Amino acid sequence: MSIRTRFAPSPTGYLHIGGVRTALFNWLFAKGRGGQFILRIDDTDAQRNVEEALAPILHGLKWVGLEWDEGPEVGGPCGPYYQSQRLDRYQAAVRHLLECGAAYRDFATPDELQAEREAAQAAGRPFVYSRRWRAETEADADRLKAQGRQGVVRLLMPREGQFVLHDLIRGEVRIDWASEQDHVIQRADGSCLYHLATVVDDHDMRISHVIRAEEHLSNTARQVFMFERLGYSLPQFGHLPYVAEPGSKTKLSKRKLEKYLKNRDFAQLMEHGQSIARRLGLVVTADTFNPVIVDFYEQVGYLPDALVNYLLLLGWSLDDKTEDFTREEMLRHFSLERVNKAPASFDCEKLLAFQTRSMQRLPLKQRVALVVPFLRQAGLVTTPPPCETAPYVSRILEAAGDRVKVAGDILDFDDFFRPDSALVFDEPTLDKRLRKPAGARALLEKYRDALAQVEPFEPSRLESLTHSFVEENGIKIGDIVHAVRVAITGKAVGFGLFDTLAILGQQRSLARIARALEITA
RNA sequence: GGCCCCGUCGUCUAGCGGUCUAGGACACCGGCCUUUCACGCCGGUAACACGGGUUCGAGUCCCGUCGGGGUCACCA
Repeated sequence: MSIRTRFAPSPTGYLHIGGVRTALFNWLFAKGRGGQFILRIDDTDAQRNVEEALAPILHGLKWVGLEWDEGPEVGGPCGPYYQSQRLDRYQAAVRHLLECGAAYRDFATPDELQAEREAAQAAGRPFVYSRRWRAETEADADRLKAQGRQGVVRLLMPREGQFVLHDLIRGEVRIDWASEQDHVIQRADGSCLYHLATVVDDHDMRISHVIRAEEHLSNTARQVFMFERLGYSLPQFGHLPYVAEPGSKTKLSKRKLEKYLKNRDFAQLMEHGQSIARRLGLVVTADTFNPVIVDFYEQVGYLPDALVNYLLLLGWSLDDKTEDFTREEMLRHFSLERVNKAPASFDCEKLLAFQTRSMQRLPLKQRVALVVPFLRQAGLVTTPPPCETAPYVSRILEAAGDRVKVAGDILDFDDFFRPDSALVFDEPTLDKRLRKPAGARALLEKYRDALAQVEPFEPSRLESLTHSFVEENGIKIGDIVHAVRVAITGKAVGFGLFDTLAILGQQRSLARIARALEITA
């Protein structure tokens, strides 16, 4: 029998980082074993704009390269893949459950239920529904309906005994049937609830392995109960530990951004992202720009492979040393047996380390292609880019080395893309390197004159020129280098000065020095 | 609170009874390199939650305690 896994998000409008990891593990497990990965939409809640709320999720999955074999957009033999379109299947299942005595019609009102709950709590015992408004016969039902009551369908859960779940990740888990309430599976209006829908769909879609987050572990009893009473064969279950908050073991949540910002690394990540977003002119809100959401990383310029590699190691490992995996290697090595049981907290510093490495490994040409859209978005390069853009950016990227960790970091080197006359100077640095030190300006003038003679204008020539300049004038190299840097880039830090000069070229370098001298005069 | 799950450096983890005076990675600290920054190189600090067993021998098995988390909806 073929291995089939699924990822079943509900259309919430964003793709959670923990969700991607769940999807990744499902995808790896199925695709690494010649199986299928199915995407199903849990929209039993039937909200209005499913398509709109779904788009970011589909987009995010595609961005990280988790393509689905069956599901929205691609279809498949077990469709439809939207739960909102499968109501007839659920209703048939409810009928079956009712007929075989595994479910019953219940006419309790929410208030009555609440009263029972409170009474139980007051008495200090766990709440167990009395089944007082259960209709055992049609006559019962008619009588209760005549009182104006609305009927729902509940599962008739066993109140004794237990079952053993052979969880692929957690091993044997014993669960008392009675630990589950008589869960509602169908509302008075005929609509069905998630747990019923999942069971029916997992069966209809021939899901062989249900790999999902740990929070579903305690729901498994009622689902197993339905599988059995519906006469379906049971899939295998594997419950993943969830992705936890930075520096804690609590489940990572999109809504706790404020709290996470107190974590130094997380705050740094956010600040890094925001500074890029600002220069990109993006309108950011906590809803769209949040490191808990996958979209954040795309906007800032992370490589999807780096994110995936990091996420893979969050709860899974191959051995005691291997950290870098290509997609093929992941597929070959991934196994549920090596998934950890304890939650793993999200560490953005480590993610950045993976990102930095991925970026360095990326061929220069691809790095250029990655970075140009950011320059365009920031208005530093016209659309479409002139044909000399690629070689120019390529030289900058080469000289920048790993200073460009995420694509958006290219914006740190905006000075290369601004006209000489529009260069913005960092005032404190101007003071420190040009205005304050005695003779700094005169030295710079002298250096400029020497620069005007250099031919060809290349890093090695510039370097030897500088060294002899330093010697002739009896100064230290730092005395001239910093002044030149701020003059031609406007900044205190940047990459190698000779590379910078060469990239800018003789004319522009001289023009910038002239302007800096003018400004500081 | 009931039920369930989990517990090795700050973080991610290796460890499936002896080779563990516990290994790797990220972070951190110190040094080197150096025209700044980044990188790189060298070195360092740092963990088996606790208590009982079992065993010749326990990070590894069992029990308890403590701690952390999840879940208890006509949400998914």
